[in-house]
Amino acid sequence: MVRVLPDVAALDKTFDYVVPDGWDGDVRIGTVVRVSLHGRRVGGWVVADGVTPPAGIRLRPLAKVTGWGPPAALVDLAEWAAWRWAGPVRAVLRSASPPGAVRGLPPAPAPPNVAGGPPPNVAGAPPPNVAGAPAPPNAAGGPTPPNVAAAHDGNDPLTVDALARHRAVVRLPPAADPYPFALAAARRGEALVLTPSVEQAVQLARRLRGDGVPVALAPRDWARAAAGGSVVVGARAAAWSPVPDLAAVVVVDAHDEAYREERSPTWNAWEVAAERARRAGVVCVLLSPCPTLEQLAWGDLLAPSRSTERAGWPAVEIVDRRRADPRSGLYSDRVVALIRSGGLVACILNRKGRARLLACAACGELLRCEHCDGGLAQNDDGDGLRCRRCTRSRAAVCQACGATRLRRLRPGVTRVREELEALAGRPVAEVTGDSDHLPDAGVLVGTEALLHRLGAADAVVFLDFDQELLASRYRAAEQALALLTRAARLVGGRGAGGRIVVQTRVPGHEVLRAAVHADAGRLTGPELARRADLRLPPATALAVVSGDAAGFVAALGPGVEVLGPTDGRWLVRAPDHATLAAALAAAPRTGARLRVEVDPARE
DNA sequence: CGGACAAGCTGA
DNA sequence: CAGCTTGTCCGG
Repeated sequence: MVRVLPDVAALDKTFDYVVPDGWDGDVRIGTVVRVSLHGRRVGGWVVADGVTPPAGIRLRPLAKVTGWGPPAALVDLAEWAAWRWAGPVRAVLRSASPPGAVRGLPPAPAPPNVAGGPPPNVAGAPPPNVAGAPAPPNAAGGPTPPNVAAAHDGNDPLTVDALARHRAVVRLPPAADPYPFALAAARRGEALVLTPSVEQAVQLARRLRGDGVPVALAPRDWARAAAGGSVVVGARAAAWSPVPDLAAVVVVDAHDEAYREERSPTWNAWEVAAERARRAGVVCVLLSPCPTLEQLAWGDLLAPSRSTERAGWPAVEIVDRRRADPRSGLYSDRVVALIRSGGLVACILNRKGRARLLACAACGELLRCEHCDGGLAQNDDGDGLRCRRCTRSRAAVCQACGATRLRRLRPGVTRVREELEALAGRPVAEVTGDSDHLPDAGVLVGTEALLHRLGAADAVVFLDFDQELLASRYRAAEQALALLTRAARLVGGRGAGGRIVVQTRVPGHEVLRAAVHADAGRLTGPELARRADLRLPPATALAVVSGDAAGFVAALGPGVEVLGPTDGRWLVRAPDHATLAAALAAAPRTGARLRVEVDPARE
């Protein structure tokens, strides 16, 4: 008899079934099955076997074995994650299950470490072809760009040191190649290597295969991973990939927000992978130019030498705009000179459209919506105005004096492109998240999505960095530094000659000091103090609870603090995650709509 | 979730 | 009171 968790929304409950004769070999914990439940057939997972069902219930037999599912250890881990992030186990088990039915596993390849790798913890023969083939993780393949700092091989002291620990956080500068860590982990056996994006995983998998490592690319090669003998490489959900004999975990760019699952439960792949490594008793190495405070609290920080870290960052130039002539708008002399000088320049402004806020040029009144009083933005075609709150449109006329000449207080990317083109004297193209090809222009303007689209640039300009530095999200400072590291990837290390230019009215901000000095550690102390002072993570644990059923939080406590509701959202604060999870376990299990976001992305 | 069943509403 | 909607309950 087995216990089954049905894959049915709003039903976080298990039911017991009889395993029909002769099915025993195909049914184990994690197996994906179909069962009849209340007159219909639904999918689900076996979550326990050899169970004693409650008395007085006539058990039904399993209806069907769909195929392989997550191994028992991952079912257990899924239950932990569902508790830790206060969401349904079902959602986590979906992430841990193969994309389609897996009827059988392929034969396992020869163990990945037969290719002459050293035994664990011992620096042995140098691995083949490591230092010769570095590529940045975001390169679209092909030959090595010249602007990448020379990679250390898998026997670099930093790599050896990291792999010899239980929990290592390696502050790898932006231009450094993470590959040697992946290869060194692969030489230990079945390693799990996570990257923020699928493309990076594909790249890394290709390079590992080139070095003779058997690789399963998640989620496509789920069955191959489950068969064992392969290194598993993938993006966020690969944290749930089967790895039968886990030997090591490496998380590339562990600070990246892409590791956070957006749907509830909002698990984070680095934390899942780290817990997995802990349970398996193997090393977990987080790589990041800018580790988060949570990560620094979790593991041992290993930083390269000052000279190595400096070499892995480009020059970062701060343009102090505190005394700038307001008529110069977003364009300092420095930026104008740079865009005229040639080369590929990427200008970043995190504001879409033509203008996000307008004032009357005649009377100075802010343009507001007549219906809801919200601020008005200019439509992309330049004609009408649109309310940012209620999305109603109206003509571009001042509601106070009737004048039609308007001043743009917060120009957006579309308008900035026109202005930059006039200043640059050469074509300037706007790149948005949804334009599917990169325009062929020397100067590109876009939101930060441009940094994701572009492989390389000679310079990256942040036209208004203060909105990143001063954003109200509590992680704003870390996110701003992450933005600078992404820009650094495009322009390469110090030796490559590229640069980052940052326009700001807060030139002394720790984020900027950290980037200028190529030392993310300069942000850590002040930021940690700020978070502790405001009782924000990692000093506390937070969750945002919303939806029709969210009212239950009002009765929570003691031990947790409940704020709100504002806009139908409650903020729940606890001294630590165990307390938070225990409190949120009181959430109604079924029925009305409820969203629980532990470690909220915004706030 | 979605089916079953009960209680409530409506119109002839 | 049939026929339909709405609400509540429950699943092995």
